[in-house]
Amino acid sequence: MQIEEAKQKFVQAWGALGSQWGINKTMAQIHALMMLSKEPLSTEEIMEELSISRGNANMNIRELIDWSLVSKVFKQGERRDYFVGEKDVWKIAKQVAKIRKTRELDPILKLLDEIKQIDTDKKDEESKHFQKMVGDVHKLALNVDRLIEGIFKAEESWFWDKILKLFTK
Amino acid sequence: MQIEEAKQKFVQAWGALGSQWGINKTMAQIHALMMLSKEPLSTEEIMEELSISRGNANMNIRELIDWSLVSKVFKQGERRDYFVGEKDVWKIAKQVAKIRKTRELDPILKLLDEIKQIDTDKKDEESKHFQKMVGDVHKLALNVDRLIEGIFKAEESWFWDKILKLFTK
DNA sequence: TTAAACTTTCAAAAACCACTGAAAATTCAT
DNA sequence: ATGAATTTTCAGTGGTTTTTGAAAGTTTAA
Repeated sequence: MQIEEAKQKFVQAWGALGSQWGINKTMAQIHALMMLSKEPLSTEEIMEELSISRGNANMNIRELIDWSLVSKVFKQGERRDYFVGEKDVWKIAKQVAKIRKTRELDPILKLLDEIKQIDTDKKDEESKHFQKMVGDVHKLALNVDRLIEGIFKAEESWFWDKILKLFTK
Repeated sequence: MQIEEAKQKFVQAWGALGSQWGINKTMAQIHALMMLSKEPLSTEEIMEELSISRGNANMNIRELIDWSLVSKVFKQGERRDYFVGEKDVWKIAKQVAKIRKTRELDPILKLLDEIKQIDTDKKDEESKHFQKMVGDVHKLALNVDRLIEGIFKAEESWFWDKILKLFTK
């Protein structure tokens, strides 16, 4: 396998992974390209490499900027915009976790909290079971929330070191 | 808020959560209904509660059975099939993690391994950078893999206890 | 064996989502 | 100011996924 082929595979794989994780395929592919390129890339180059339209490239680059995974850079004497992607894989993972937590986990936690308030004095079987299930889900969601919060603050090597030891000890 | 309203909200929320996580909305909603019901449910009851067609109900119930989140039960003297959903939230989470790991993480790990073999002797900057990025992603993916494997074996309270202590100590 | 009860299948329709491409808006150099 | 270069927008198109509903298939009781 040659390097160009390997790059293609990486970009494809990143796109597939992205779409399984709620990230637009093209957005993930653009990000993959940028991870692999030390040099900033222009919209033209991205359109070219992925064979996509200008509109598509533009929209997804902006979305990546919104996610703070890509930033604009200005090239000396050049008029067009160039972009660089975040290359620290740990930072990328944390950033994705942060955004998805805000968009998905936080609202669920809020809702579960609300639902728990309801109907708390009912003593019939149905209500008790409902309370138990909501409570169980809420507990798990809270723990996941704390885990993610912990990850945000953690340094990568420390975190994996501790986790691995947890399971071997 | 009355209990019926609360149930509706829970089912809706579960559906939304599911679709953000690559699980069909209806499939997630059916599972939510089953978590909340102590009694087994029939296809008819599910169609009714969610206002969906028979075909849709049938397909998604079977998918849930494939995921081992729901099982068929036979009701004494009843002809039609009834179904019960897994209610242990930790087991549910582990089961979803297991299936998604097999479908998504494992193939990615395999591919990254393959890609790493390529082009290893090249000494130019581009190749070196490519090798580094692929290696970094691979390392993270391996660690996530080990974490998930650890979770499979862990008992819930033990796991969260250890994790929480990790971050507070 | 028959027929009613029930389940499964699947082609077509509907709903959903991403992409294109060209026009409008913006930026920059002269 | 003017126009060339570049970016942004968005209505329309096209592709994918989900859902429907009715027909085919299966099971059970009599």
